[in-house]
Amino acid sequence: MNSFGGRLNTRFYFDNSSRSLDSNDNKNEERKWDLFEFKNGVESPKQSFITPFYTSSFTSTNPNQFLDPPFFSFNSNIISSSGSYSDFHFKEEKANDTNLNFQSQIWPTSSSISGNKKEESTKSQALDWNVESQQKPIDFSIEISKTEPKSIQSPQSHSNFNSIQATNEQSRYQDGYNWRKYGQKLIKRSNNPQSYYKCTYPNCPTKKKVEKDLNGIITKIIYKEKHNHTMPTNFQKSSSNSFNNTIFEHSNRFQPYSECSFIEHEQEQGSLICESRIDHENEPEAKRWKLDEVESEAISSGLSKTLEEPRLVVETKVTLIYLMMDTNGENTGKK
DNA sequence: ATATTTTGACCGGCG
DNA sequence: ACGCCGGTCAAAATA
Repeated sequence: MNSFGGRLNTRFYFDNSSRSLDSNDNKNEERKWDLFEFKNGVESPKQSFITPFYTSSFTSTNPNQFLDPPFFSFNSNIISSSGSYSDFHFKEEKANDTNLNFQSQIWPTSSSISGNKKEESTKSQALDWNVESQQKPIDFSIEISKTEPKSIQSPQSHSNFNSIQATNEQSRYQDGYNWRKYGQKLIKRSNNPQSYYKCTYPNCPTKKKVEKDLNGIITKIIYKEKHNHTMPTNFQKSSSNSFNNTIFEHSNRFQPYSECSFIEHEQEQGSLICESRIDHENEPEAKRWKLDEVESEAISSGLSKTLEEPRLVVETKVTLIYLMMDTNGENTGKK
């Protein structure tokens, strides 16, 4: 099994529509959405992210706050006290017609994804963050699988059962919150299906859109509005060791490769800010949600703070960048 | 029985 | 006024 042949190709947007922006200002236009884009890199090698992300240098016992807006909260169980991956799950379960398993599992490059999706996903489920994988970069691939999460356990992942089980238990929370799908549309612009989710918490206005490409790979996630509640308790429990703290703890430990194709902001108190470039094709859609939310607050208080506190932006974005993997053989993350 | 997903219909903004 | 398109609704299906 080619264990490290893929690249993540997902964009994460945060609806920053509350910002006062001049639509004629390109820079501002871009900033309407906080975008984190994971590219397969096939079509846009510029956006392939090369990161020296190594198990030994990343520590988190927080499995779920990673992608919570503004810190996404994939189910990521990273344990590095021993310098090895215990598990690292990106899972978005039961989204749409398939289970979107955000797992750091093996995923072929997009060129090889076509074909029997189920078979490929089954293969990919055999990921094992075992000793052999320790010296390889994490592959932040996304698996789209029709297989039930409970069947994900692979014989090889003997050392990861706990985290897998934990992941399953938390499958409903994905990014820490509960979502209910309320619609799906085929978006003409991109010809991709787009799913619409609402936070299931009573009166919570938060929504998110998840767009997938033809291979079922999530290409974009847009959050709208902010949660008016805290993260579900049982989720918080497992996330007690705040990933935010992790971010601050570890973001300075890594240096992105020079190949980093993000827009690097020159200022920000000497810190590196990497932003992925925003395709113009995405702007109309972003605009649309923005227009709906002129009066709304940003997607989360965290994000609002982010906007007001450049340092936070720096730390967050830089850290996320480390999680964007280029799995080219020659770029194994070694500096 | 309940919660969630699916999916066609509907609505409203925009050109 | 019309059609297109994205977003939402809601009944049915499914888990």
